[in-house]
Amino acid sequence: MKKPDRPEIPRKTIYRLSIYLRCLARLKDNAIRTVSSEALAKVAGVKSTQLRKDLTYFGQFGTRGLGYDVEQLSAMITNELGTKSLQPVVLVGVGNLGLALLSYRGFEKEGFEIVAAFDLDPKRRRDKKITQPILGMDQLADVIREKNVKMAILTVAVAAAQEVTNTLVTCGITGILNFAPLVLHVPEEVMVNNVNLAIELENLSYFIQGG
Amino acid sequence: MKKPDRPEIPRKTIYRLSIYLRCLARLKDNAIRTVSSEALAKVAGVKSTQLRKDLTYFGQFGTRGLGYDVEQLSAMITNELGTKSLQPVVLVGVGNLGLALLSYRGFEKEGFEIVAAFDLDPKRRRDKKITQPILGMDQLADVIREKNVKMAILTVAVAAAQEVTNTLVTCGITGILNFAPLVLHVPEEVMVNNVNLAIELENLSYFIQGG
DNA sequence: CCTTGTGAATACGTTCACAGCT
DNA sequence: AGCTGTGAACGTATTCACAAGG
Repeated sequence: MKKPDRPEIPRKTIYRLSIYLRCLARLKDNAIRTVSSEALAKVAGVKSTQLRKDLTYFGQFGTRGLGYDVEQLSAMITNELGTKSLQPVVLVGVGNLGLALLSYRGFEKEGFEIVAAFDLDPKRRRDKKITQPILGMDQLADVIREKNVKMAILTVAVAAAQEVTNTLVTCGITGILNFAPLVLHVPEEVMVNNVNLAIELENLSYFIQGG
Repeated sequence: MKKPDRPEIPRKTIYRLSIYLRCLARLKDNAIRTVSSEALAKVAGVKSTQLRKDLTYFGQFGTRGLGYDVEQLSAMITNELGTKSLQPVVLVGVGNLGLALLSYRGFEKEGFEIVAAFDLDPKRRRDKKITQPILGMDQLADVIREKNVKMAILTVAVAAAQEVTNTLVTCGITGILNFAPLVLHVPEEVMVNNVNLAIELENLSYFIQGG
């Protein structure tokens, strides 16, 4: 099920598109209607040629001698990223980090809704009020099917991560945002994005002390 | 202040070293003493040639026909990453995410200690018990100097992020783990690692629905 | 025979240089 | 004149193919 007509867009380009989108949103807030690749690239932290190259994967959107229409470019990227409609997500593993993400307001704003959280012990005492229901793992399959969920946030302990992942895949999840510090093994059609906080720190630490 | 003698190790290699280290730790737990590049690469989710190439940047550690000594390789990587000694870190911005990270036990295990947290309103009511002190921004400079802190975790709101960053840089911080969804502008000698949760989800979303 | 270590080949991503609009 | 759009050049990272060692 590959997209044949388009010349295979690099992962990194897609990633940067998300960044551009956020920069454009801030320009809009400041009532700026037009922006040059030079200016936008500056705030996005990339070179202007890179920005332009990134955009050419999707067509031509600028006016030579003038720049880009903020509103229009913003709409194009939103459309390409497919974040127009609210997308349902489940979260599995309601520990410290899971709880924090459940109360994190940053997701909805970007078009994602955590429709439910799951935990081995859903009744466990948690000292924080959240709006989403915390359900037992036995209800996972039903919710995923009913709400047509495709993505999951995984915040369980390392020991449980691979097993839970297998369950998620069986239930039809095809995208996993994994916070557990291990490499998940999944079928080819499933995509995993890892966020490993300890590694990020370790990485910083290496480079700042004269690697 | 560049390292001259070594042939410039790729960023991605350093990143993978952290992954190998975690895989080796699990092998050690299972009392496995020797591992082939093939086997280790498998659990680390990379190709065996890549693993071997990564290691050659640091020397020769394997025995042909046999593989690598788990303990020895583990020690080598730990040594290279410089995570032998406990490193002090400060956290700025004690909101939902900040609180969660303060109670996250994963850092210490990897050699990092959050020595203090800072917030504009340190006395604000927080429904969670944590062990680290929450201090006002006015004490930031003192703590950083006293404890010789070089790294900071930034979990403040977007609106405050750049200003807080400037302060951190002034205080001598040279490594920032940034959770605020914007591109921070810092002097060249300061390194920023970004963790943007909304972007990770957006990215997944793009690729799973037949990008 | 098995597995490492590595130069060479390849693939990929970025930057340059400049042609082409407005 | 100013800024976009893009093929070509460059640099970097990955993979191959195989020589070398236990």
